[in-house]
Amino acid sequence: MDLDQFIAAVEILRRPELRGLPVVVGGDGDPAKRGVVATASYEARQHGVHSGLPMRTAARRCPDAVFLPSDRAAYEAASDEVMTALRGLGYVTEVMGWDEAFVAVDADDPEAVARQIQQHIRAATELDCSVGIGQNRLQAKLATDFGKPAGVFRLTHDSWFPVLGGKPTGALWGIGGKTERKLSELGIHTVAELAAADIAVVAGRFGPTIGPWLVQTGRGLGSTEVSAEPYLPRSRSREITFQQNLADWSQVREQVVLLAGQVTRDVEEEHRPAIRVVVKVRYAPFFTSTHGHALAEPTSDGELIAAAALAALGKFTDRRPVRLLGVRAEFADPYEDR
DNA sequence: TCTGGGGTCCTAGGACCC
DNA sequence: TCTGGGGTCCTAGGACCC
Repeated sequence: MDLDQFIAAVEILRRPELRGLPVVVGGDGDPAKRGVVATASYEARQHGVHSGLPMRTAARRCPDAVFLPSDRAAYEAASDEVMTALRGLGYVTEVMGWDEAFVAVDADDPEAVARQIQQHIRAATELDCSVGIGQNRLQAKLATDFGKPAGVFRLTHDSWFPVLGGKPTGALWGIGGKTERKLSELGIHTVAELAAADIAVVAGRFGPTIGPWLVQTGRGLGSTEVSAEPYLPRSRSREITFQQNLADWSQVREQVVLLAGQVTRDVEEEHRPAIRVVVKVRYAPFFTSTHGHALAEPTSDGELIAAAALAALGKFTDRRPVRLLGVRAEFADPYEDR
């Protein structure tokens, strides 16, 4: 299940006069500032505006669009409503972020179940979604894209190659631009070519885990497991891109302490202690580097987390102007004892 | 077109140990 | 005189996703 233009749809719900207009949500809503598009409505997409596009560029491509600030709390609340409704249908449900979930259903007529899901979510929240049906997670996930907007699409082992065989490898879930380019260097351009590739050759280039996984993915094979287990995060982080680069290192230290304070509140919410703190610095030329500091013992104490963040920051020797700072707290692996 | 924020998982290299 | 092979842990970076 994948909600259609989720963030834009939530904004349109609370401002119905926006329906049918190009709407762009991102940053603090000011397209003159640093920031990127979180979601664009379908009308804005027709002008070439899409997620990840700099807001400035979006304004140039679609000057008549309505620009809105990103309102995390509103999207979290709307997402909770959707997922609660979805779980109410009684299927095993695994939530994947704000706007997606896997639902495990073994049915003779999966399209009927898909339509049931759509109607149920629409009745509960007024939001539209697409439902992809597959014989595993990979197929179902890719099928949602073919169902958009508000539709249903089914992929199977039999239709995998007719539908996807000729598409570039980057169309697959888990293969991005970098991997697509590396595969091209091996002479592998399409999904069908990836499926037929020599696993040893691909493993030689991508390693013993990712190599075989890539070929399996090209074949449309993957996990069928859907877990309703409550999710335990591995880390919590906060980061900020400054409107003006920070040139003064004492200001950098100040900001790291502030971020550490926010992260501490997030850690306390988890009721699990942090074991490590990592600081991220993106310098003005858009080069990013990270350094970490292990905590002496697991803790949720703000003073100790801030001190660890400063210790991690101390490992940076480059004093170029800073564009972004981030602080991340890591938890112990929740499944280590299993 | 000057490129957010919040995450996850895998890999490679160095330290260290036997 | 400088050297094997196996294993684990930690750290930083890379890639991807929503």
